[in-house]
Amino acid sequence: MKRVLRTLAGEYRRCYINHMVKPSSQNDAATRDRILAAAREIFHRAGFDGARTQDIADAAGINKALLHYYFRTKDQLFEAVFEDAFRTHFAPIFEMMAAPDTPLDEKIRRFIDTYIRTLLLHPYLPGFVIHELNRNPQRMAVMAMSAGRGALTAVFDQLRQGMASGRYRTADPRQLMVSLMGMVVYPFIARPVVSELLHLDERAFHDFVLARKDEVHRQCFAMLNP
Amino acid sequence: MKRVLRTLAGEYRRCYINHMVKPSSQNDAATRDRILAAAREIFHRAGFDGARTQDIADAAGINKALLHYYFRTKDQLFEAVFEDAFRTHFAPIFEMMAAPDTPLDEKIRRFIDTYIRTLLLHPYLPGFVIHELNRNPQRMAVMAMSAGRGALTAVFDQLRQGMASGRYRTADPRQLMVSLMGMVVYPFIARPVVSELLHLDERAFHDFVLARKDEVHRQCFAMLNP
DNA sequence: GTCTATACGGTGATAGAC
DNA sequence: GTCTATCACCGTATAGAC
Repeated sequence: MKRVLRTLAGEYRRCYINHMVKPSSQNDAATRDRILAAAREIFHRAGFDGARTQDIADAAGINKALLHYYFRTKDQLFEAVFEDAFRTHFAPIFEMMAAPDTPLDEKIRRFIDTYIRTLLLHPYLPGFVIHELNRNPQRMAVMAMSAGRGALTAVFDQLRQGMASGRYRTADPRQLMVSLMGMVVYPFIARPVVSELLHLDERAFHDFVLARKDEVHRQCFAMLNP
Repeated sequence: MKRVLRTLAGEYRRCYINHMVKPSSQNDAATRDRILAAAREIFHRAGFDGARTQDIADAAGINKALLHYYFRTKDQLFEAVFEDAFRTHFAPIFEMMAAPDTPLDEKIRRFIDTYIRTLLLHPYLPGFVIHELNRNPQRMAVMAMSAGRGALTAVFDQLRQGMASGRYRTADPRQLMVSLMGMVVYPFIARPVVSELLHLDERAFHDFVLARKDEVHRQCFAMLNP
């Protein structure tokens, strides 16, 4: 409880300054974030349809009424969770990929490393995003604009340059990029399949995915070899 | 309506023979299959939690009561749909991979081709299976036993042989297999992401994935090159 | 086998006291 | 801000007529 409160101190100060007037109670922003954290947990696991506001309230240690006090509807609470997830976890990766002066080798290494580290910390994240995007595909339009666009053009340019100079095999950059994303994300999305088929318990899965970082990098550059 | 009835003629006869006695009405098995087909459609799109039995009944052209007459509960109807999906679409692929005398090159080519053709016909299938397996991971245990086990050991043996003989680069066969599955399945699971990021409408996505068959095959064997 | 009508529980949301 | 109590609705499931 106290721990959560402390980690959210920065967020709390921001809200405090924004409101300026009437900090009435000493923990309004903190409870808001407690609710948000609980909602994240539940929504990630169960999806929008499977999540119950009662469960979220329980996990946050408050009741449904208070939940509706902070976020008017379940929809709005979900919206907050979804956008937060995208901005926090995916946008930074896209931004890194968009940097024009970082060499491609470095970008791919960082992409794999950051992505896998993120997904190890938030196992339900990719399945959640995927499922909700399928339920509401036009949501993706906004996300794509905000981040992905610059990343792709930058990487595609670097790939085409490398192909022109003969360093890389000539191929459709889109196909290469989709393969890379699939190789990184798939074990997390399809974790029950992978774990069961390969007999991996939690610990073994963790090690398997860590070992995967180097292996995917090798596989990826093997694909690029002329 | 009539068309659906005709395509299910084989299934109908099977059930007819099983019951043997009392074919009472002339379309009991047919309506059962109509319900099943409608349930498939709805469940695949919306998942268990998002699906409404009312919508399934509407799509099947009957009412909820009749639905409960054939399948006692929503759960049991779902169970039928899920197992059917697995057996129809995934089990054959696994069986093909388990054949001990087919050379690996051929297996991989068929794997990619069959998988992508299947997913083009049933776009919601992988997302559905993945989401439901995450909701209930122990379900995977049964599926793995029934099919996947033999396929994996066979392919892993062939990979290890190729590595020992120097034809393939030495690497963890599990990592290679997971990458292959990811490359094939990812664009379907994450279709909204891919479509939006690459500006693909329905037709363009179709072409992109078709072109992917050869490209993934090339990428895969590039990964295996010593 | 198929329908109409209804029971029943659960869920999101609101009212109002403190 | 936070709580208790309550509402209106919706979704699954059943009863019973034909």
